[in-house]
Amino acid sequence: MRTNIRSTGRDATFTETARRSQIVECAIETVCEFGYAGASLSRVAERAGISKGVITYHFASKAEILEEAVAVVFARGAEFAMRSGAFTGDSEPHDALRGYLESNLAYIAAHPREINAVVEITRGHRDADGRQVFGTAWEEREVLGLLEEIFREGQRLGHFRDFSPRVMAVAVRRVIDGFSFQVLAHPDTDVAAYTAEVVAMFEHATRAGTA
Amino acid sequence: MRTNIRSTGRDATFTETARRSQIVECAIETVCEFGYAGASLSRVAERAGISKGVITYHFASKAEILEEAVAVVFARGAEFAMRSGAFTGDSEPHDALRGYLESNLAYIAAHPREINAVVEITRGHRDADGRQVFGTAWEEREVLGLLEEIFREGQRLGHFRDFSPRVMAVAVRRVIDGFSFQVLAHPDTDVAAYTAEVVAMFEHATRAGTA
Amino acid sequence: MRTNIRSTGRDATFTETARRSQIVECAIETVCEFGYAGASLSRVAERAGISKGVITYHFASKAEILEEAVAVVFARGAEFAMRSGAFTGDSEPHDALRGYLESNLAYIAAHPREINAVVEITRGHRDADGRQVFGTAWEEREVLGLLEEIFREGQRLGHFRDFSPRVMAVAVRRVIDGFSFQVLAHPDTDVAAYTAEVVAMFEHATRAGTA
Amino acid sequence: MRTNIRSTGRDATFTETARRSQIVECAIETVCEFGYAGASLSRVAERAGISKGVITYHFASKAEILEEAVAVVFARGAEFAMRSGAFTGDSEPHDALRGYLESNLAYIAAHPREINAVVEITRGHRDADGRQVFGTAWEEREVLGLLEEIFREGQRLGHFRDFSPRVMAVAVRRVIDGFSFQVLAHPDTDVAAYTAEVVAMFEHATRAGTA
DNA sequence: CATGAATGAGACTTCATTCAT
DNA sequence: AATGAATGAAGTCTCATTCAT
Repeated sequence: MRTNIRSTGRDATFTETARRSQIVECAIETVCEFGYAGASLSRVAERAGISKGVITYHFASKAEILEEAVAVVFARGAEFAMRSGAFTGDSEPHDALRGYLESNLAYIAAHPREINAVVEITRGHRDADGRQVFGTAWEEREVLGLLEEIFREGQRLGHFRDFSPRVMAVAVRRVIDGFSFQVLAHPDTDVAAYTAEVVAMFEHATRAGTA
Repeated sequence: MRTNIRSTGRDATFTETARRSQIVECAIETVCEFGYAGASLSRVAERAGISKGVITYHFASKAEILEEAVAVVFARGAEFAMRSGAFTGDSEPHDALRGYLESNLAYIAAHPREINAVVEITRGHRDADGRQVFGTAWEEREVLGLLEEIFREGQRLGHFRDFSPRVMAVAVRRVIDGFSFQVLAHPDTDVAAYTAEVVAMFEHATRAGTA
Repeated sequence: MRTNIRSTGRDATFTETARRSQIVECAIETVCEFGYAGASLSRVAERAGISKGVITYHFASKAEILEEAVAVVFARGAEFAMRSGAFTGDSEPHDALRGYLESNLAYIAAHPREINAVVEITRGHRDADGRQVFGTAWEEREVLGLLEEIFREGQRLGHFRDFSPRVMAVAVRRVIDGFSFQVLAHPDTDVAAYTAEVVAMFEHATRAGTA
Repeated sequence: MRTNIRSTGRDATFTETARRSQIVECAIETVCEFGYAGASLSRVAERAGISKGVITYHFASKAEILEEAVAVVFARGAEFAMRSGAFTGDSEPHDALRGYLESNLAYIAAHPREINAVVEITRGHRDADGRQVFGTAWEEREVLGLLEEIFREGQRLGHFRDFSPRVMAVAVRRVIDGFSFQVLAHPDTDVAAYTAEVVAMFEHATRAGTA
């Protein structure tokens, strides 16, 4: 995804890209440390060791930074999932669910601060009218769809019991999203054990033939 | 619980109690509408139809209002659970879990705005040093303990399979906390059906003897 | 000096007098502790253990309290000087100066907090236009006159050398006023020794026949 | 003395230096006119013809402005004393004392408003805990030391009589500090005459061989 | 006589944004 | 490409004063 700057039509230069990236990373760190409400551009600039002017030169607004941060982290998570081979596309549904959980939790364990920041941003960020930018509609569109698809396929094949794919998808996402708090609060968390617990929980919760 | 005002030792008057209550309610509404970061005292005062000065007359700080809001909603939720007879104390663990889920979800369905506000506050509120006031330590102490106790008892009796009570407790809380978003985003949600889904999910997730 | 309250024409009752007195004393203490700028009516009320309303019931304004505080402390100091027999009216000038210094310093040593408060008030208190209420004109009228009189008499008798009575009077007052800082900062100050030093200083400074 | 801005390590620019200087000067004027308690940032900004935001852009806090004002005036006074050749280092003590008095009073006569402001600030300024920032300890360290040194040397040489250097030093400072009031209240004061009076006073007060 | 309640002005400070260089 | 400078709105909070009870 090439980013055009300030609608001049030209492509971003190397410096431009590097600066934007640096600012986004510092914004992520700042949100993680001070929370959404405490993440001012001053603090971001201070962390980056640059002046506030640099930020507003490269970004039209604070919102643009936060929204890019969310996009960047999502892209990284997706790439991580891809590389980890979690999704081969035609996986058996139980495997797909396990893969989804494992790759998500593994990514969070490796990058808890950026996930925490994204959770803060998606919860806290609002437009001028006070409406959440990353609200329920956004989550249903961007996040829950894939999970629901897995569940529906599993039910079609009879591997999963009959439950609401939407409700189960929401539950999975809530549990995954909360993992960053766990890792940040308890850095010595046994990730493998925690992951096994979560996988077992949802396998029991979804498996057919036991009702 | 009598509230003494401003360490004068004097008991709160009727007006005092009513005003504090009104302000807390308006703060809850404002947080729900504008989020933690957008809930300024100006907006709270505006909603209450009073001047900003009234707020600072009755509360020493904004933090005091938010913390009282959390306490008030928790107290209401606990009273609701008590009245609904969800906990008879010696319930069979499966029943205790179901009761916990049902009373929590029922309360949220009836009061989604205040629960949403509390979730916002507990996530967003920080002290002067930037540390979360209602952080992980608070949650483990105030919220997760009861659930873990239920799970441990169920495991001791052999009704629950062998899983981490902590991980399961966290999962339950995340799912419950997220329900306010669902109700607010989709006011026509079939609460009974949603509750049944969640209960079934955790019954399958916890039940012994099927692995 | 009887004080009529709120121009009702009637005399102050016992309660009235006691309350005013209590408030003035608390105001003095508060000014001493927090300085002129930090002495709010809230803090005065808090120290007195009463509500702010009581204060504004008994005094028309904050200024009235401060001005009464100054008057009260001056009256006490004058009474102290009288009782200590410092001024017999027809004292020899050197004795009069010594008596003035000794009684002033003795009073300050015994009541450093109220003197400190008065110094704060006379320095800091201004009317609505920003003009000092206890400015230079006030000081010349209320404070310096007596000293100048002593000096002029001493010069007439030839006991004092020829110097400016005004300049010497100002010097004496500055040194006296500053003594409260000394006593408060070093409570173990040897008052007798300090007083002897000051008396000697001004005796040398004023004495005739040695130039 | 280069001033680094906001710990970015960057040196102050010309504009920065000029603005800080302008703001400090306006603060001094405002304190002189309205007193410590009446010197709000609004009034400082108004006098400077700038917005309040400019002030907080260049200074981290109001305290920083006031403390810089004190430092600036002290530095100017010291430079003035140096240039006036008051201190040749090896002066005879009587000359040193006279030089100290003359240079101080001359500076005050030339800049009574800034001295008055500094006296206001040193008396009134307190930290968050209510403690004086420029309290007795500060004065003993920064101000009285030099005078005491002169007195001790004079006593060692037998030029001064036996008195407490500390008490005499305090007296000298009080008299000097009070001169700004005199000049402001009576702009037509004959400075040379007043200075001669003060010099004579302390020469008589300190001279040996007449007790 | 007392006071709880309310108010509105104004305090200091933080902030996102704009702009000239 | 960068940034120092400036702004004005809005933030929380303190304060002296007024008023009904």
